[in-house]
Amino acid sequence: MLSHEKVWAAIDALASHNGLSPSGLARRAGLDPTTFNRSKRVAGDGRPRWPSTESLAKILEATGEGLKSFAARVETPDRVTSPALPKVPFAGLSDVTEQAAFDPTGQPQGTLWETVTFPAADNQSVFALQVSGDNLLPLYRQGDVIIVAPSSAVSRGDRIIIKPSEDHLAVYTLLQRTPERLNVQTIGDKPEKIAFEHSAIEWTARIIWASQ
DNA sequence: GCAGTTGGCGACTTGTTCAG
DNA sequence: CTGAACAAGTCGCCAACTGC
Repeated sequence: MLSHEKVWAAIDALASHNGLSPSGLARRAGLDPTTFNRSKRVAGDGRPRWPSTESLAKILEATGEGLKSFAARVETPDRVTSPALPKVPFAGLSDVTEQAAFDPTGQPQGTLWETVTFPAADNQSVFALQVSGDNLLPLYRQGDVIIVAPSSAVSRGDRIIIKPSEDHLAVYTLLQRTPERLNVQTIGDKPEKIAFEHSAIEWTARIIWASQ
């Protein structure tokens, strides 16, 4: 799993790699210089505070860092004794849409999968998909990488992938879950509401992370 | 003087709850 | 189901401090 300490350590490592302090990195990304201050990484009552995905996206864009290399930093690869990073299956979204790339439970199978390191693989089964084309705009752009967890519970508002029994998989936003069906909305310029009977769904998976 | 950091505070967004 | 009220969380602004 991603941990609070690992994510903040990766931000520190990214700043250091670019010859910046955390505050300098925030400034370069157009954020407030105090955004990544150590004093703001833990709330007053001791609860860990996390950077938003928007902030992470901005510093990745500002530094030209990709998701794969940032994910590698999460495990502080500079450490000599660092253990081997967990790897997750990686493929193009269009490839897995058109080919038989999953088993009936939504786990990757077949030969088209490569691997990338991603720390969230510590305790759960996940895979990575690279977006191609612009049919998922404005949410996801070409080249974005999404991390998907087939075993993760889904709830209202989640971005999810649905593999219908009789159709190709696709990305949706979950609107409502009832005992009979999943009500979802397509992603794109003209969102449409669709209902899937549970019996017509082979598997679902939740998008837990995206590099944008 | 400048850059970096800390801590307080408020604005803003998002999620949750609940009444109608 | 909808909308209002509330809670939670993140970020930006600010003043003060430290080190070079």
